[in-house]
Amino acid sequence: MESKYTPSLFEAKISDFWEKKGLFTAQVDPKKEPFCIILPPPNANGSMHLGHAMFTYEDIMIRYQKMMGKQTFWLLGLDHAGFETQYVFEKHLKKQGKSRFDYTREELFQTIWDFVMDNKDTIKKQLRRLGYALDWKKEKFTMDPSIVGIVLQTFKDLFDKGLVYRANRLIHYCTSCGTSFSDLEVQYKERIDPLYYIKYGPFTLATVRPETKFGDTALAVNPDDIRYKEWVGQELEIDGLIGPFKIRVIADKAVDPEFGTGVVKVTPAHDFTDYEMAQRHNLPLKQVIGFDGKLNEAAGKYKGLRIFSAREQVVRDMTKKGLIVKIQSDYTHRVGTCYRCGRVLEPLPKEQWFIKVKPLVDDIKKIINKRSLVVYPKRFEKQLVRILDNFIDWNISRQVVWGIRIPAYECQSKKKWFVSLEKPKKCHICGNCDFKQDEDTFDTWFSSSQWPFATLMTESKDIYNYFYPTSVMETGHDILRAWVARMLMIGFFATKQLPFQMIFLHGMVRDGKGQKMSKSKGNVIDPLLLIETYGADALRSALIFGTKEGGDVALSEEKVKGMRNFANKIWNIGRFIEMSSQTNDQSSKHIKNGKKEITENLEKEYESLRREYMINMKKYRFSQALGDVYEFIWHRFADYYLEELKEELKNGNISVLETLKKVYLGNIKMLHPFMPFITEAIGHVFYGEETSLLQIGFK
RNA sequence: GGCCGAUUAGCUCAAUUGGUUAGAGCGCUGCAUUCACAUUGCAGAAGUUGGGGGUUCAAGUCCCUCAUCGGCCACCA
Repeated sequence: MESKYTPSLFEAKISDFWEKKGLFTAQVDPKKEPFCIILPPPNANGSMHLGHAMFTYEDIMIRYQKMMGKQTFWLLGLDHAGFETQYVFEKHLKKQGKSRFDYTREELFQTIWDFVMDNKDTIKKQLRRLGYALDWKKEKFTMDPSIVGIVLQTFKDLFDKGLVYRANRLIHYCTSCGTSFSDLEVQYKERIDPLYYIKYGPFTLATVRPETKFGDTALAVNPDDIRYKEWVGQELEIDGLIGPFKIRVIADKAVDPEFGTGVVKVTPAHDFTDYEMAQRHNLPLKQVIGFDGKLNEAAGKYKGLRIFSAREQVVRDMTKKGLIVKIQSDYTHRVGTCYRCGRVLEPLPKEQWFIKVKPLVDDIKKIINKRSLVVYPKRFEKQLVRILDNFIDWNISRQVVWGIRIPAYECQSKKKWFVSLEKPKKCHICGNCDFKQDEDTFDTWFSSSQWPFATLMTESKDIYNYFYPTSVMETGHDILRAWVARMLMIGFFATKQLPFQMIFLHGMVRDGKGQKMSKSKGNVIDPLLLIETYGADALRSALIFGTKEGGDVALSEEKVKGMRNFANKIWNIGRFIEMSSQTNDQSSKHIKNGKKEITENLEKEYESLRREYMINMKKYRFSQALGDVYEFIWHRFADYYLEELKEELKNGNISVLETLKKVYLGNIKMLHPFMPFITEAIGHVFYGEETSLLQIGFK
């Protein structure tokens, strides 16, 4: 053994060793208990980042369970990440002076496909460097034909059961990215905008969006507001910027009498609250803003103006007519923005596919209330229940090319929609054969929500039956809502079982000062650089050491360095024991143990450590388990016991050596789930090149 | 506005159901180098556990209150 442990000399070799031995290969063994984790599929549109290194928790669980004798399966997969990928790709195109409009739908799809295939391989290679015990041969991709088939089938099943419907509703739309979003994807940002007090017939009312006034279909006041009681129900004739128009006054509880003047204009096509009011009062929708972000013909002479210039123009014209009473310039409010490009999202009416979530939620809530789903850390269980209670119908239509195209066909003569895995041959209502497939693709989360069962279903029936439902869903708590909750809903719908028995949520990786990592702050740490410099084991254990499960991790280079030092420490302990073994060859005898008390204490301490370790691992207290071994091996075993027993070793006391070896190797095994490379390298020295600690287990 | 979390050494964080003298990593100070390891060892400095109140034989831990920070949700023109 060298005097230093050099990770780069071992890591690649050991990865190959594991795979050659097929240690990660999923198998069905009825005599063994299965343990299965589905990797949260990374987006196939970029490189590995530190967040992916948090999958170390999954690796720890898999390796630990394997060493406990279970039949494990950790399934690798990648996500096409529909809109996200298209966005990244379009930015890419822009650099080359191109845009998506230079391509046909098919060409664009194919080009992104090639781009994604390259990325897929890159990120896979990068993940492999972390030493993950994934079954590398069974890679899945959300766009695999077999997966797509299942996704389409689920959609059809939902449709047939009346849980999917098409409706013209107000949706969040990014006029720059050209697609709609679900409510979960909206990012609200605080903004300061002018609040205009405008004259509106006999009233004055406050609005930040005077440009939408052409889409007003009512005026509303609070039913209890005595100031306006007499007006309710009346129809007014008002002289507007583009001519006179008639408008009705309604009373609705959504109006806050304290805000502004207590009167609001109702613009159902461009505001969510107004839309709801319109539903209650049967008001018509009048769209004045198009999907291009410009005003349309309903806005008369303002047609063609972008929203913000239209606003300026309208305000200017209204000022001229004396219709602006006052402007409050420091009005602070929150607006929905596009989480990718950051621009303000427009509420726009659009025909889209929606999933009815209430019945799906009700089903799984019963099970969760029976406590048959474990959530760790526990506090997230409450959050999950709240999330389920607040789900609203899920808009799954996206106006992007990169994704799974919705299998819905419209009969061109009857304008009726059919959901079918293939293009229908004939409309059974009119007999016509002219169908047009919906241009839209699914929200990426619709395919991700099926990931645990869809991936396993594409394996053999035996594999599916053996490993499904999966054991643990381990992921970041930031996607509890967008992903985990939806997997529960759709997974239960499709398989009549919850897709996993347990949810383990990890926190976010932050920089050494606890700050969020971001490109603009310049504090982003590249995991590959850390691996190259300090080794994968050091990075992995730095993410776990001294943290609390579910909490954020502050990761500094110094911390990784500290763990690298630890790796070197255990390496040198091994080196010392190995050297002592060679000195104490066959000629050594079991001589009288002059340090009997010390070796006995050592064994006692070790046994108690082992017990604690087993309890901690079972209870998912990984950080504690690692911390205890760290403390013991360095500050008890090396600093104290080894120093005390050194003399005895030199005297050729082979029983002391045996005790030391036993305790040391016991610790190496306990460390293996956390630091797989170095422990395996040490294992090779003591157990031979052909043996893996994963096979030896904790025995 | 609602919910949740946090506040512990210079920095980043632990402390498993309340139980010895509150710990670690990094940093800092001093000493040690023909020793398995300087990616080391030994020794050390460093904390009124955010403030205040309460329960208890016993509180970092439980309760109340105040303050500050963070996250999620709702989202009023």
